[in-house]
Amino acid sequence: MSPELIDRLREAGYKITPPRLAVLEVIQREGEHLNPNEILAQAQAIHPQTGRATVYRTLELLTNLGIVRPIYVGDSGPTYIRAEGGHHHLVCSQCGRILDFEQCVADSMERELEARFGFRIKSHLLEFYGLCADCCGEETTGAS
Amino acid sequence: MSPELIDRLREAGYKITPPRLAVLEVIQREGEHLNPNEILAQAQAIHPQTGRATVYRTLELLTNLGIVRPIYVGDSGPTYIRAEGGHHHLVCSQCGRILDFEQCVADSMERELEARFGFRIKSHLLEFYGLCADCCGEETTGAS
DNA sequence: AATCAAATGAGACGAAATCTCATTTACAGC
DNA sequence: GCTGTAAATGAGATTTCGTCTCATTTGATT
Repeated sequence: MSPELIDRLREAGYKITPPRLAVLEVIQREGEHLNPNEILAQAQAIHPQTGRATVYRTLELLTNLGIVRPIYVGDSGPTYIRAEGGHHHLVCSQCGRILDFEQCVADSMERELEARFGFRIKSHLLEFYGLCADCCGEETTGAS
Repeated sequence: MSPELIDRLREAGYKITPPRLAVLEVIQREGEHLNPNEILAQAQAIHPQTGRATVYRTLELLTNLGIVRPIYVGDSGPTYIRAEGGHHHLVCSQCGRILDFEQCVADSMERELEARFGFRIKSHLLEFYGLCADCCGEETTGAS
């Protein structure tokens, strides 16, 4: 468990508790796209008496600190990803398929927006919506 | 109420019913960023006996037809926007403020991704996350 | 007008997130 | 190492949101 993140909590005035360590451990180990229930389950594997409310509270806390960020893709509720860096998805609005890709043109925009709006930008999300190759054919199939 | 959208429904084989007209009216009039509850309330102002289930069903239907699209920004559940075109947000992860901006570099990427993945892209969402000018100062203010 | 499948709405239902509050605990100060 | 205290926790109640069911209604075609 990286002491770096623990320090960020401590320096922000938060106490270092077993449930918080468990959630941090899960986030750091599993990384991406876990939903609150999965995080709860895995945190309980580390610290069994961890409660649901605490997981939600911790995720909110980590979000405010800019360590994680909720993301909604498709219709599958929120999942949590590390707050830094970019995430790029190609989403089929018919079958729900999601492709990730790396290439991104957003970086050049970041500096521009930072200058224009005074933001300090930490991450971005770029999603394209449309029909995937498979769904292109049956486009306007109509009512069932 | 634009007959154009009504025709799209009819041509897809759907019946033209009062609740559907009410939802379409609300979407078209209010435009952006309404959540299902708000849509329900406003649809009931037009057609009082409109039920919640029907609103959800209609939104799903309109989503499949590519007329609207759900969007999740911040932690405030889904809202619906018109499906066409791009949406660009600058989100402060501390205070939740959302700025919209128009300028976008995504268009050039669209063709590239269409070629690479065989998608037919209809819209995109570009969100930058960070701290707004006001929140930059108090960045790591810490626990309450 | 008659027909029939699609569409509807009321309420049951389920899941997910929030709230409450008594108890526990991390940590600063001694 | 102990103690005091406010922060943090967890269990469960509660709310909120969305889905499902099914009997009834209704739009569109003939």
